[in-house]
Amino acid sequence: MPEGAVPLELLRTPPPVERADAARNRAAVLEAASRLFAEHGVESVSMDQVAAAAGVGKGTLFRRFGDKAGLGVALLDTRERALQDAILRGPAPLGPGEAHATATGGARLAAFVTAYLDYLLEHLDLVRMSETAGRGSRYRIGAYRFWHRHVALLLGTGGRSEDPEHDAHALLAVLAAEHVAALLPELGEERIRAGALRLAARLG
Amino acid sequence: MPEGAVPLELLRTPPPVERADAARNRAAVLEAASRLFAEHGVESVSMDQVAAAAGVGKGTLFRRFGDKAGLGVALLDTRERALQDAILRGPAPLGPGEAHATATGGARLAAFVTAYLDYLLEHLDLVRMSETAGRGSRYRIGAYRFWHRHVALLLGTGGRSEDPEHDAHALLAVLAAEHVAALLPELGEERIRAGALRLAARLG
DNA sequence: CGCCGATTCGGACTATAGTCCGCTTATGAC
DNA sequence: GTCATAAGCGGACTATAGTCCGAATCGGCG
Repeated sequence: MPEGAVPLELLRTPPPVERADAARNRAAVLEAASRLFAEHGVESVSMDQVAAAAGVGKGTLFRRFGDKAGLGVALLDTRERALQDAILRGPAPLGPGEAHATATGGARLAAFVTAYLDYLLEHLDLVRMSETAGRGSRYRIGAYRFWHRHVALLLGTGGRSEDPEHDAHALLAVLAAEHVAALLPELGEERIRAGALRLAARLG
Repeated sequence: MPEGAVPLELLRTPPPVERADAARNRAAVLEAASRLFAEHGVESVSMDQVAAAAGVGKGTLFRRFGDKAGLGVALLDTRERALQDAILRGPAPLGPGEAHATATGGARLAAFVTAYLDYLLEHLDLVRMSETAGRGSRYRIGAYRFWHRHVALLLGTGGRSEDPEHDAHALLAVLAAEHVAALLPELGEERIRAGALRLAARLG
């Protein structure tokens, strides 16, 4: 399309910033959800309750966060980004570290499993909510793709895995919130941690 | 409680057999559900539709099968029992085989993974439905306990696993319907099968 | 055959996730 | 300050899983 044909009003760049009322509501929702979840448990708080407590309508809530899983992701956002950042840019063994002192793939993988389980066990209900709302939502959210790529890369450079893509999925399956939540009362935290680390060692 | 103290009417053994109308409705529901699921896909058939097609009320449907997962389990019952039977009493390597010609634990584990994936891929949507309805339903249904016990036993006799209970859960995590369904479009059936078999070999 | 209690039936009811669309309001232009 | 427009709002609406309880039915017994 020649530029001259574009109507003038379409050239005015739309404001890329969130409108002030939208920002206020966003913050109100996150704060209300955080409080209600902490107070009554993630499971027993409905989206209606969150909307009411935040003083917004249901429509606003859902347009903003998509669904319950999206609200969970938004609440986890800060913590999750911190972990991703530590992996991408932090010190070894979790991150790549200095160029002259990089950790081995095995050590990085073990560090990832440990750090991820720290994160998961600290926010188990919330992660579970964000992973189990809707068919296959766990595998679609961006975070899963990030963890998968990271693990597959580590498994690939190690060279022992015949199919790093698959084996990364297999390791992550053991770290699924639903899986860990089910095993927790039966095995306890320590056996889960030890088991996941052994699996990582065998795969890497 | 002394037997003499039991009121007479409590001694009359209640009819342990299903009433004729109940049996008729049970069959009608299973047949209607089977047909509707095959025709429109498990996902897009509601319990209302099943009840209507079977000519029974919703109450009947839910009292009989508990929830949607229970209906799925009932539909899978025959096929699932056949697999369990082959494992408990069938020929080697899937079953224990003759006393003089038993398969090794590793061979039995591989045979289980293959047979289970045959079963799973043949009924993926139905198994998925029975595993994903409600929190942790996968880990509570009897079948999961059966597979877990079997795998843990095989891993335990092999002697290489440090925690057969945990490692059995780990192997089964890779065989979860949700997991396989998510990986299928990405990796395809063959890589999933090969990956699961490699994992079994590494754990056993 | 006709009675009676236990069992089963079935649809109205609740709870909750998620959608839709007419109304309101913030914001940038003049 | 006023205006136009697009973004945002919010509550009524739908769809669906699952519950409840009065009504209907079955089947053994006299």
